[in-house]
Parts: sequence; C-alpha cells; structure tokens
Amino acid sequence: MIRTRFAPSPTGFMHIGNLRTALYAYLFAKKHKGKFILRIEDTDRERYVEGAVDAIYATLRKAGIFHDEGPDVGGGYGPYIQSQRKDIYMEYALKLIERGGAYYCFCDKERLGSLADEKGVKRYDKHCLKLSKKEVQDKLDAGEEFVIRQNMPTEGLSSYEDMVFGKITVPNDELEDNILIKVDGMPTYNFANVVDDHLMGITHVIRGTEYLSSTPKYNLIYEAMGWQTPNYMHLPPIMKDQKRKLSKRYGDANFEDFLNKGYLPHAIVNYIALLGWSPKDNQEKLSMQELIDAFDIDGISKSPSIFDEQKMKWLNAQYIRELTLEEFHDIALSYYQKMDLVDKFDTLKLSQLLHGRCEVFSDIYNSVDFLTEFGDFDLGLYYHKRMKTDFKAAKPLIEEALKALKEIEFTTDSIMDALTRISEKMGVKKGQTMYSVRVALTGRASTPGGAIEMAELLGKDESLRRLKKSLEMIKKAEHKL
RNA sequence: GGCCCCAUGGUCAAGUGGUUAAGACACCGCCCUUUCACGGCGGUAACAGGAGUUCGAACCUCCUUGGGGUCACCA
Repeated sequence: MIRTRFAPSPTGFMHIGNLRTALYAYLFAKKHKGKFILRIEDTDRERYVEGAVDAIYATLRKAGIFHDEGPDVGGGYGPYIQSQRKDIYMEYALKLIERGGAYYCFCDKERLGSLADEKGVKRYDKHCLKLSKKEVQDKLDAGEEFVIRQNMPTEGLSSYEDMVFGKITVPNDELEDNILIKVDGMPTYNFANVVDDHLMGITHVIRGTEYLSSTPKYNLIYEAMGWQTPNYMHLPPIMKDQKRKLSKRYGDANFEDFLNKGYLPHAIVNYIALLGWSPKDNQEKLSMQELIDAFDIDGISKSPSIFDEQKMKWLNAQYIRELTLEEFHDIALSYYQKMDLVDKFDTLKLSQLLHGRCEVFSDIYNSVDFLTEFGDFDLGLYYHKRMKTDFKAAKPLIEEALKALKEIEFTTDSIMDALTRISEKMGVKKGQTMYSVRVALTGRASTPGGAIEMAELLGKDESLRRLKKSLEMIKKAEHKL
C-alpha cells in the first residue's frame, strides 16, 4: 500500500507552493489507491504561529485535499504532531549512537563560531567524536548540555534514485555532521522526518527540491538504523519571476488571499496542478477526479515554473461560466452586500449580466460601481469610432430619450421600442442612440450590459435623473466653447 | 565560492534521433455585437551559445552561459 504524507510546519498561512506539494502527494496516493497522511512538523518552537495548524486544516479542506490520517482525524500511526513525539526521537537517537551513526556533542556556540574558515564557511570538525565513552558519560553525569550529531562518512560518494530527477550523487565530504537532537531535546527536521517517515510507513516522500541534495544524509540514517529507504519525488519550486521564488514576503502568494480575491478554490487547485506538471493529452481544465486519474510522474517537469496569475484568472473564468446562475448569484451576493446594493437594485438581474463577464468575483466591484456613483465624467466617453458618434451627436438623442422615457412604463420591450423609434425619427443608427444613452446613464466606457439593461437596472426615476444631469453636462461644456 | 540540479515563444508547456517544432495564457488583427465581455477565425513569437557523435539532432556527449537549490541547534 502506497502511503504519502504532507508535512508542513505551522508558521503561517499556507503558501501556494506548499499547497501544490500537498496536492501532488495527495494525487499520487489516490491514484494508487493509497493513503495520504498529514503530519505537523512543529519542532521549532520559536517559529510556531498560533492558529497556523487550523489554517492548514482549513486550506486543505477548501482545496478538496482530504487526508486519511492526521492529528484531527487520527490513524494508527499517531501522534501526528511532532512535538508530541519528542521521546520517540530521543529513543531512536540513542539507538543511532549505539550503531555508530551519531554521537554526543558538547561544543558551545563560541567554539562553533570559531570554526569559520577564511571564506566564513562554518563546518563542524567532529571534535566531540573523539571523546571517549567515559568522557561522554562524565559530561552527561555532570549535567552538561548536549546535542546529538549525525556521524557522516568523510569520503566516497552517496547516491540515490529520485523518481523525477533520476540518479543524484553527492560526495560524502560535502555532508556535514548535522545536529539531530537540539539542546532542548527536540529533533531537527533532519532526524524527525526520517524517524517519522519510517515509523509512519511512508513509501513515497514527496517534497520540494530544497531537499534534493541533502537526501543522501537521510538515507545514511535509514541505513544506519537498518531501515528501508523510501522512494523520493522532489518537486521544483514555483517562482514569482525568473529570479525570485514565490514567497509570503512578496504577498498574495497564499491560498486564502486568492480566495478573498474571488477565485474559486478548485480553479486555484487546477491551476497549480498544472504548474510543474502536465497530463499526457495536455487537457487544461480538470476536476479533482480527473487530476487523480491523469497524474503521473512522467509529466512532472524538472525546472522551476513561474506563477502566472493571468492564466489562473482565465481558468477561473472558465469555472465561473460553468456555474449555474443560482450558484453564481449565491457567491456574488456577498459582494453586493459589501457594496450595499442589495435593497436598491435587482441583484438577480445584476447576476445575469455579470455571470459571463467576471474572471474573478472581485471584478464585480469595478464593473458595477457606477450604480452608486454618478458624478461628472469626461465627455470624450461619448465618442465611439464604430458607432460614429460623439457628445455633440449624442445631445439630441439624449434629449429625445429623456422625453420618450418619461412617458413609458419601464420594461425591456417598452424601452427598446422607445429608443428604436428615436433612432428612426432622428435618422440615425440604432447603435448610436443606444451607445449615447448608455453613456449618459452610466458615465462609464464599459458596463455589464447595454442601454436597455442599464436603464432597467437603474429604474425609471434614477434613469431620468441621470439623463437630465448628463444633458446639463453637455450644455455646460458647449457654453464654455 | 564548493556541491547538487535544471535549460523549447513573454508565461505554462507537448516533444524521448527524421515533425511545416503541438496546444493554452497573454498580445495583435478580423468577424459577431446596443458599450464591454463571451464566442468564432487568423496572426506575431521558441529549441541559450559553441563543439562533437550521427546519413540526420530540440532530443545523445562535452564545454560555455544562464537559472534554481543547498552549505543553520529552520523546516
């Protein structure tokens, strides 16, 4: 049975890159009918952020990534939070010492600091490896603070087979005697991930390429303990641009932010699935089940990929269009509420107009703000090349529209009739009238609908008021000329 | 800097010795059209450079260049 895991550290919101790692681990497990495990790596007490664990649960749930085992759902390999496994690590560290794979180190920070070479590169010199058993015991008895270090070979090569990168070889003298257990008794990642992955029966370790060249170290621990090494799948990073990795520091790189901008959760998931992987047939829009079915290691790329929000927007628009009007309206409603439109306008009609025009829900703000704002606007807006019109041509049309609309009951048909008749009477193209009236009504270069729709939306009173006002603006401008 | 890894249009990417080098986003043009979108059609645009191997190289090898990762009592 294949078992994969996602092992984030609770240090803040969940980053898009991390989410993609979780996704791939999930897809791989599900594709092979295996289990996906969530483990919280909170061994660094200083970086721990309150609430971050809940944020991880929330993000995973919204993304549609469900773990079979984890702190909140249980499982047979718990606890799934590393800080609760402190004793386990110490137990195995002691065993590793017995097997010669690790040793106690009593060096203080000062001595360590003095180890820097001419280039400032610090490297531990295995000083405490030379301590005799008795010396170690004496120091331990005396209650000296200690750390446990991994004992690396100093010559030869170590290699392993990565499922996406192939054979990776690293000279052993590049490997440092990393700290496995810190003075506070907590393990470092270097040790905890190995112990846990083994104890939790993880068959495939899926993580970022930052571990690509340190993986031989971990394998050395597996070997020293007599454990079987897992399979590895390292994933290239997601970049903000050519040189910068996508990171929290640059902002907007986390899942929650995109949700708040009006992205649909699955659109985000779909997009990031495609960042660094592509299905054989190059299909771009895939449901979670389709992702599971199509996922394969062959499609994973080896080089970093740049995050392109524009493309994610396009995908999001595809998903929005697939929503039913009711679904769209439900989501849009919260935006209308924020804009205080709910009791003033026919929001269902608004949704009909907006449904095909939004790429992300936050587009709603800019596309309907004219409903509540109507001030002076540039008369240049009346100019339209294809309609062959401008504000001078618009003036009589607006005057006529004002007269005609005063007389009628507002319905789609009646407004249409009235405006059509004006065009006939004035001998202009219908589009000219429509365009002029629409601009006079909204003061915007573009709106989520034409003249009739805008008039209906605004209602008779407001429409007449705006036409009047727009007319005055034109007259005032002519006066100045 | 040492070590590990990577390299197809602006971006995501097909492609695994013989292709007119796909497709998508973005961009541009045309059509549709009561604005703007949607949609339809079309277009611009790539194998980083240099040596090899081969009848033949985007695909194999080497070098250069560029990029990423790593070198913590962080994960």
